[in-house]
Amino acid sequence: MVAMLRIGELASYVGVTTRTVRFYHQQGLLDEPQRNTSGYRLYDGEAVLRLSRVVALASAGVPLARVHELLDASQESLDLALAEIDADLSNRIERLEKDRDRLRLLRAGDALVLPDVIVGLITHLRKAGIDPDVVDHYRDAWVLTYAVYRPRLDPWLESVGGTMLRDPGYLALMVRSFRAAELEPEDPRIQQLADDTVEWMVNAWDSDALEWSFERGLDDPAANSLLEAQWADRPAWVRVTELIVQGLQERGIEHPRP
Amino acid sequence: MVAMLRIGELASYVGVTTRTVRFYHQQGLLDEPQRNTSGYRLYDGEAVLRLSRVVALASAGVPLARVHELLDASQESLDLALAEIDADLSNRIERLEKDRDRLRLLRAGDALVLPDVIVGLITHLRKAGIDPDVVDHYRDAWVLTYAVYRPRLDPWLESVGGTMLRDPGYLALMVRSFRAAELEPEDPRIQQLADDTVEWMVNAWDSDALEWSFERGLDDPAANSLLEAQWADRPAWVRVTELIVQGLQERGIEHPRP
DNA sequence: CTTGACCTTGACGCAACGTCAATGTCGATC
DNA sequence: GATCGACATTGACGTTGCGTCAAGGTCAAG
Repeated sequence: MVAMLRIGELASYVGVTTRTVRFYHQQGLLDEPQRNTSGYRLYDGEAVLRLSRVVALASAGVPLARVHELLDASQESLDLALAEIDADLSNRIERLEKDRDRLRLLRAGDALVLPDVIVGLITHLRKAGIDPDVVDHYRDAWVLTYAVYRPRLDPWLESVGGTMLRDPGYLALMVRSFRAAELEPEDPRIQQLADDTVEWMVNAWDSDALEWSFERGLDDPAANSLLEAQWADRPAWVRVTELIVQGLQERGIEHPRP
Repeated sequence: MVAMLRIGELASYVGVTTRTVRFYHQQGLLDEPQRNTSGYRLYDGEAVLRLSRVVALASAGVPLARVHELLDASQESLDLALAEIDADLSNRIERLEKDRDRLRLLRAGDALVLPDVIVGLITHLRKAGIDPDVVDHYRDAWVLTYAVYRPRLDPWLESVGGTMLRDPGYLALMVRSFRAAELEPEDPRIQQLADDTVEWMVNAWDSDALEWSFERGLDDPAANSLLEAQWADRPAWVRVTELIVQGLQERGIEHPRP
């Protein structure tokens, strides 16, 4: 034979390491070629083609076992499989693009696990200057709640949550509630907040949407107790809740959630 | 505590397996949470957030060791690293798209390792109806030649190869040469082919481009012997080569390559 | 005749889990 | 209250696709 390639030349030409070539021999993906008198492997053009086919498939993420099948199978089944692999590559590209989006969210922080509506609310609270630690704590409570009650919360968030968050009155009340955390329970602003909250609730109560939300979404005792545990260590919040319940009862309403 | 997640709930919520979560504990990526009286792990919202951050990074291909560093490092270095990872993801997307292109080439067959010019020539031969096995053999010879002499061949192929392949006369001669493989050495068409080839060469000889090609490209003895080994088993080809060399000598030209 | 760059086989190492084994728990149903 | 199926526990070995020594042999060049 005239000019044959040694393993290092073959490997570097196709763009892999000699270890890879030997491994492919061991796996039966490449036939063992001739040897020269001192045992060196000597490759011809066919080997280059075979190897570059193997590498093309392997670098596309096809498991070597399947590469084996494919290259030794018929042309049609290869064509079929190639179409499939092509589709799989497109899938993986899409997934990588999603990963990229998620990483950009990771920079933003909260959005990894929470629905847009809640992220919007939390963002609003942050922008309003609420103590970041408090907002983080509130967010964690939502994360857990959402993890547990997602199926029940999703429809509610889609239909009602969005409209509540677009209601400036509701947002203002939320901000005032969070600020109240730093007040004394006896502060007159606590009473004012409670009164305004009751006002807002009574108005909102009329709408079918809010009715629905109390029936189907927030009326879940487990979800409520979970979120309430959040308030328990802030005396001013406990006081607000009491005053609200009291105010509602004075108007003949029984529901306990602000 | 109110509602806590067990490991299976946590895992399915974030979209991984319980094995993965336990593995992350073992690697120190996640703190071991509280246990209930029977030893079950119980997770809170913070754990959900931490895990989903780990998963976001890991699924983006960040090695777990780096995930560890990143999440326990400062916000700035995280931001920096995220930008880097983002860029890396874009790279990987590009590479996958290239893999996809290469797979589509794999269907076409030859184009994996050969330059466009040669692929064009081979395609032309196939279309002209030359015996597929012969063309395959010819292609293999080119693969090996190209693997060995690529640096010397590339400039030649770029400058001269293209124009030769756009010359219908050259292409026609190539096709006739290949068909000659099946003829007897004494067939008069052999003599005719040799004469026409000499004619074409003498004409082409005038151009600087072909001069250059003989000086720099095809005049390599190793490359020539390699390609010639190709012809040796076809008596008609051997005869054609003899006749061409003879014809050239009659015109006072010494070069031996058709 | 010595370098230094190749080649040989063999064996262990690595990430990131999957998978099995052997056992304990929990909530629901008979 | 016995049982059943779905969950949980730790531990250990298996998998994929090579990388990376180790302990040599080969070969062209200086």
